Amino acid sequence: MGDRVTIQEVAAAAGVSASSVSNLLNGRTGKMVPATRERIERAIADLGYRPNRAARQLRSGRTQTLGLVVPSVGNPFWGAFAREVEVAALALGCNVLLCNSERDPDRERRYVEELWEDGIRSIILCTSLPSLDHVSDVIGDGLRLVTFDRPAQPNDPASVISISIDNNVGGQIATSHLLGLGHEKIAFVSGSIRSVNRAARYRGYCDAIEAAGLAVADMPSWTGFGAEQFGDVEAAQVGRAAAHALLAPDADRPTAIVAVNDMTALGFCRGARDMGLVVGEDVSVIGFDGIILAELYDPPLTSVRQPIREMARLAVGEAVQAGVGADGAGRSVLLRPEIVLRESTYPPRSAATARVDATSGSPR
Amino acid sequence: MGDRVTIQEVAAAAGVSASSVSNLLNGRTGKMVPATRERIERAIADLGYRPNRAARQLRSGRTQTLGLVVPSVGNPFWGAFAREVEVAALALGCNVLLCNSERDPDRERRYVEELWEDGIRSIILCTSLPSLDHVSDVIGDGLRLVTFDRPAQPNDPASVISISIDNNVGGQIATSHLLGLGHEKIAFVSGSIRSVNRAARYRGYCDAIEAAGLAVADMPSWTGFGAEQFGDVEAAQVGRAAAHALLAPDADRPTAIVAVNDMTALGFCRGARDMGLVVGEDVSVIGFDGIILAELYDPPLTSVRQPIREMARLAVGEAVQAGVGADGAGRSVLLRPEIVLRESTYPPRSAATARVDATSGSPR
DNA sequence: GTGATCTGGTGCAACGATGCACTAGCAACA
DNA sequence: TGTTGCTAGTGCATCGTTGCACCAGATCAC
Repeated sequence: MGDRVTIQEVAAAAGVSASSVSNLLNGRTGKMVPATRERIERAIADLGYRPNRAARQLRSGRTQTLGLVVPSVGNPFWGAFAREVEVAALALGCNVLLCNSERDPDRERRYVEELWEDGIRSIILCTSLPSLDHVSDVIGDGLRLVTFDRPAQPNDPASVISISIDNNVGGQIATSHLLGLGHEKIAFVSGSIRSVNRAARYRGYCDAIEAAGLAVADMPSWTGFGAEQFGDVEAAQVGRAAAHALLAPDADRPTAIVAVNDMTALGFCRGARDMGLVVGEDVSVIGFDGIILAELYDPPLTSVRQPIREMARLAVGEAVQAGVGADGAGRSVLLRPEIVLRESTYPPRSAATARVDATSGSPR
Repeated sequence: MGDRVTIQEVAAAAGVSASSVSNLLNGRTGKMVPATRERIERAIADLGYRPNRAARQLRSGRTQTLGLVVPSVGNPFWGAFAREVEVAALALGCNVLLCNSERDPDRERRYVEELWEDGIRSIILCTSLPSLDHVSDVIGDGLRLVTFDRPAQPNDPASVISISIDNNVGGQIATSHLLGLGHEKIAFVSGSIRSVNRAARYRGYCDAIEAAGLAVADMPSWTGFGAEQFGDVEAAQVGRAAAHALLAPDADRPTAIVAVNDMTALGFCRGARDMGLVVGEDVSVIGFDGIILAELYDPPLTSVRQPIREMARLAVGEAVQAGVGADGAGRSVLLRPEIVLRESTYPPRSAATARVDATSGSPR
């Protein structure tokens, strides 16, 4: 194992030149007679040859490694996503180099540049920044960039491919669900809303509120962290702090809240508990993302689920496969989120309505 | 950015040969006059030179990348650990290549070999297998291996460094806590116990039970998944299934359980809820690991915490720094876990004892 | 003044794969 | 028989760094 087989040895064993082996390896088989091809393939198998990645990259400038920049694998949603990306990439013969940006634009830029300089030409960037200016240099140099969790924006470079759920629709679904249960005081709970996906979720919330003939201005709101940027690890703290403020005895209490993601929702639930309230009875909570923990929570959390596995496959596919479209124009893939009904959402106390069926989870 | 500066250009700018630049870069400054050194350093800075990793690796066979093999970043504990490892590695100028083994020995071996073949010479392997036979070939070739979550075993190769908490003590602490609250029917809940850390936790549990004058054989137990291997993703399912079995109306119900990790504990809590029981009142639950979700849960989960950040730093330090000890003998670093008291553990119902103070979390 | 020793640095051949430019060999055609 | 055209495959320079082996020049001892 220490001494690796080189392309030369394979060539010698097959009775051809190294060039031919290289040609086969790189799919230049146009003018290769089947017999030769078989001899080479046999030699590769017999000797257990594996190309040296460093040499390949040095010579060609290319690499089989895929860069993945997520906000933080410490967050269960991104952890789960990273895992699915790895599975998908492995199936295509790629390694994954994982980086945590902590949602810091500067770290995003540094990582993307560093990956580029290491010869990595495909990156899945999980960002929600409105602009891609901070990485446009590298895109201009030819980086194949797939953004995740962020639909294409008008000013995006043409080559960028975007994969995301339709967050606007997600926000509407969540809010309509609560409206349908009879809630009329629904707050939207989020940390900073400057990212496009959060803004879209919020817009969806507003749209649904207004479509129901209510006014967003009348809804209880909480802006304690409005001006700040928050890492995902702090999402739970944000939710908890929001609960403390919104559910205070002297506050204009909402009967239900839409949380920008599950971690924030879980934090809110914890905060509600701090205030002596019972989630699902005193206040309904709906999350976003559909992480496993939502299912485990007490009460199990209703959530707008993102199809993580499917999205990971799509992202990897776009990042790895050579650009097929000759136009080179960027594409935006918008998947539709779906609501998973559990037990954190019920009709408000005042409404004497029957309990809603949950699609999953067991009855109390 | 596209055209990178090479060592030749730096050499030309500094008026020296490429060899001298290389010498400086690689710390062979023994016989270099300060003035020369400064000229080179200035040229490097002026031109913004960054060594080409592929060329370096091709030539030297070395790389600055650190391999990290975890069971699954989908599990919040490993996600959090991976994140801390990345932070620590970055501080030392290393990249991290992350792999998920799903606790499959074969995948562990394949990943370790592949990383080795890619020129990676330092790997942090998070495994709990009793034997390292499956990777001993690569260790023999000179791999610097740091195992995590698994104390050194008698048959380990001498060069392996092990970092872990003292799981036996952890098991004892958890169990003693419950015994101290007055519980006398305490079950240990785990998936397959074949891994050394799980076995150690279980032994700690047994030790504490017996030290209290009770018999392990008298404790309720559950072996539904005894023969199977379980990935971390399924940990919660295991806990839930255990709850369904152990808390069945006709069962010899425990009044408290020690879960092998937090995800299993959370699953158990969910299962208890399925059975109509209230955790912290009808049954006490203590977890292991100290993930953030434990703090968020309702009720907040008492847990035996692992000092993740410190352990990650240690692991990276050992993996990256050249072996200092001339003896080359493996070392085992055992950290002491600490219990974090929250609200999932109370005296059993029968015992008319006062409630225990929680060290964190807010009162109900 | 000659050889030995030391200092500070350089020359150059690798590492393993790539892919362009080239050609040996052969058939077809005039 | 000479020329052309084509097929199947090869030669070789090259990517950017490394580090051993070597060397020019200065200093020293006798």
